[in-house]
Parts: sequence; C-alpha cells; structure tokens
Amino acid sequence: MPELPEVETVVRSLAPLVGRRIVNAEFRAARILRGADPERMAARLAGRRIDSIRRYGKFILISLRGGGYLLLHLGMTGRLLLGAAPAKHTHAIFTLDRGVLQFDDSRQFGAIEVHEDFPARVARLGPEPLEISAEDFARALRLRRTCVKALLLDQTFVRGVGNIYADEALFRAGIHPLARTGRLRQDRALRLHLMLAEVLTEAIAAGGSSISDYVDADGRQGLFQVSHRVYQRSGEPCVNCGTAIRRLLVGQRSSHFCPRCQKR
DNA sequence: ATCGGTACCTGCACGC
DNA sequence: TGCGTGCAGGTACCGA
Repeated sequence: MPELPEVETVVRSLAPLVGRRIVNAEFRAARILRGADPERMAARLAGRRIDSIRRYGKFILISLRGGGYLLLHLGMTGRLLLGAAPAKHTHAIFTLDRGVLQFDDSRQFGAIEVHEDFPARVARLGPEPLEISAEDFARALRLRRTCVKALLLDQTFVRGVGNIYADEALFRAGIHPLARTGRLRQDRALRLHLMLAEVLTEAIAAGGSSISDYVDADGRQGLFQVSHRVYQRSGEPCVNCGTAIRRLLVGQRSSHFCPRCQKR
C-alpha cells in the first residue's frame, strides 16, 4: 500500500502526537515485532515522550525523549489510526497521555521496532528522490547495470519509490520499464528524475493513492489514484496515444506501461 | 556485489 | 454457494 506519498501523508497526520507521552503500549502480534518480546518492548516504551516524527523513505521514525527510537514500517497493508476502534487486525495499541494510536495490518508485512541508536536499516537507505540533485541521480543511475524499473524499486538507490510511482514516473518520462540503466542517455536520466519528483509531489498534494485500503491516521482516503496514467490500467487506452496499456513482470512485480510512448 | 527466485500473510475478484 | 487460482502499495533471505 504505502509508498513515499502515502507515508508522508500519514506522518503529517501524526503531527499532533509530537510532545505527547506514551502511557502504555500493547502488542498482539509478535510477527510485526520481528521476533522481539512484546512485554519487553512495551516496557521500553512506557512513559516515553515523543520528540519528533519523521519519514525516511517508507519508514516512520519516532524519536523518544532521552534517546532511542520507535521505528514503524507499514508494509503492504499497514495502517496507523488515531482514535479508532480496535479490529481484527489491530496488532499494537499505543495509549498516549492524550489520544490513542493503533497499528492495523492484515498481511502483517509491517514492522514495529525499538532502537537505542539510529537504525542501521534506515541509515543504509539511498537518498530521498525529492532531495537528490538531477545530476547526482543521473550519474548514479548510469553507473548501474540493471533494468530501470528494478532500480527505482531498490531502496538503497533511492528511498520511498514503490510499484505505483515507479510505473507512473517511467510513463511520464517515456522510458520502458526494461530499459537498461547503464545505457540511458543523460537527458533521459535527467528527465526521469524530473518526472519522478513531479509525480511524487503531485501525489503528496493529493494525499496519496487509495487503491484498496490506504487511509491516513484520521481515516481519510487519498485522491491520487484517479490520476494514475498506467498503474493498474492494463488494456485501457494510453492518455497520450490511445494504445492499450500493457502489463509485464519485472522482478516478480507487475509493471504497467504504454508500448508506444515508452522506449527502451 | 548483484541478480533472480522465493517466502512471508490475508483478503478479494474471478472463473467454474 | 463454494472452491481453486491469481493478484495485491512491502522487505528479507537464499544460492548462483
């Protein structure tokens, strides 16, 4: 579900929690905790105050006063909800000194971790696509020898891009998902950077894409799904040329593209 | 160091 | 109505 624009929207909707204190934490699914002991993790969080809530790619990093971090990842179906009723797939409930935050995740691909130091898995992420310069992006891209769709999904290359926005950016840039990165001309690599930034910025402004179950912490859906030009539009006409949008697999992931507008 | 494939989970849409 | 199949925004891990 959540890629950079969705996670950004969630983080913005969590802004009221900054400065709040975690009175109690309760965990119901050990899988989400990645093997950590639920009781011990709850004990480490109880009484801690939230200093900041920031996004790194698709990760949500909550800094705790006095040191340490609560790290959240929504996986495919994760939701963070404020003041909602616990449900079948509610795996964590954080009771705050004002309000209640819960973590729901039907597929349980999400994660909740507590770290003493800045988490290594966040530190090894690539740059934010909205922060890296076009020149640096193009240079790094052309140094690699893989297909461009797979590289956009590689979180150590740029962080936060997932299947929706990779397909949408490649369409806007006129680049075929199987194009080899090492052979992309400089101007096309620069254009990909520009289109990636454009689509991410538009999606953030629209509150993300709600395909099936994504909502922000206040339960609001995103609007950007109506602006998708290729993602999950197989068989429908290309908005530019009318050719039927096609689907193919790149590294086991569906890729949607216009066979006429997007060149290798 | 980088790949392709697989695994992890539940829910839904679809065809029969 | 029910059953099997394929598919879904994610990352991690395996061996080649």
